[in-house]
Amino acid sequence: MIENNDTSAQDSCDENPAFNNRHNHQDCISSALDKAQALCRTRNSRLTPVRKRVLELIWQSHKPLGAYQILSQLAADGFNSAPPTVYRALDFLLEHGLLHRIASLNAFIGCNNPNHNHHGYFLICRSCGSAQEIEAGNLSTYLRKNASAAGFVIESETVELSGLCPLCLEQQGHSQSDK
Amino acid sequence: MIENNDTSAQDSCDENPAFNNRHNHQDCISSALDKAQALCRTRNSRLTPVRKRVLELIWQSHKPLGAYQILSQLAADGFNSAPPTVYRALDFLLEHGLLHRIASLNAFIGCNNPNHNHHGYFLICRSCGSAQEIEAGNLSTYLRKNASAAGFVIESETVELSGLCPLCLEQQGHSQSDK
DNA sequence: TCATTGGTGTAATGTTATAACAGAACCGGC
DNA sequence: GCCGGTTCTGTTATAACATTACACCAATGA
Repeated sequence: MIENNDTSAQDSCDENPAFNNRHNHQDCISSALDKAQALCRTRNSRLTPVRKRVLELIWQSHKPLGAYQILSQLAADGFNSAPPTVYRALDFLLEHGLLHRIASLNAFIGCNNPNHNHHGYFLICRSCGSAQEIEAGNLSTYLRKNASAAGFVIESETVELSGLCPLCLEQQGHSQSDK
Repeated sequence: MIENNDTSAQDSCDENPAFNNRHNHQDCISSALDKAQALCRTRNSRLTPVRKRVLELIWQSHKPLGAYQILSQLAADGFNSAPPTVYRALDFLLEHGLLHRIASLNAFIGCNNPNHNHHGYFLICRSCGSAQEIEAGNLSTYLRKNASAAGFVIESETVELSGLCPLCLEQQGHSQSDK
């Protein structure tokens, strides 16, 4: 059985910023960029202008962004903007754990915890498009145990949960009572 | 193709057929088609030739199949083979629970339990490409509980676990000891 | 019988992602 | 400084996945 005795820590961005329209999003952005800078320094990797800009663009919101959306933003910024430019930057950021790819959306979202080598489990709102990475401490253990019963060894996990976020649920409630 | 004719030690479609190269795969195919026929009859839906053929093609193996792979097979069979033909058939089969889409592969796999309204959780072997749907009784409850802590209501779940299946693990062991 | 519905045919296009190769920028050793 | 390897970027083309829009046909049923 799975239990949840999870007490996730809180940093400048609160626990579920994507579903909190009162959080200071500038903090999310600057925190993400700071972490990226620091991480690249320690790894002797280069956070070049394109890469940095892609990371910024992705952190503009908590909605996963498609590669071609990023591309058109880059173009507007005067960057080169052929597909490989973006995909290379995305690959780099993915490799360093600064991003996650959301397979069910073909889109990318920032990760605010690139050091901690964790699994990306996501709540994705089908209404507003926001996505929130969640901690689910025992989930991986449970999945691995379950898989091993079939003799299977898990290497990577795609867990993407779609539905309605608290903000959209509230709005829905209002619009219903308005009727 | 994963099948053999030794009927001594096998049930028609055992628990994890995708990872068992001794199961009688003909049984998987005919069982899936029978269930589809029956289900369409009770729902007054039409399992037209294209739809039936697509379902057959998908059940040729336990490896998820891309839409364009299906397309080229249909073409070889003399069917019309423009993308909409396949995607319409796939949509129909998905709606009736006869298939699942694997988002992380952009591919489709048969579901051998279309009546039982269950979640599709998958083990996907990165080496041989086979995928096996698994039951994980508590998982959905756990995920929903976990999500509700963030005020989120889950509507659909994408759980795709990639790794190595028992058959490929065994092979890997051999090839290592061969060195 | 004729109107409605559901299914298919066809052409075009939209969206996401990669291949292949050339050239520029960076960096460590001399 | 400058050479040579490596990493990063520019560019063109194309692969892979999916949808739109509209025309037509076939089964159903008042």
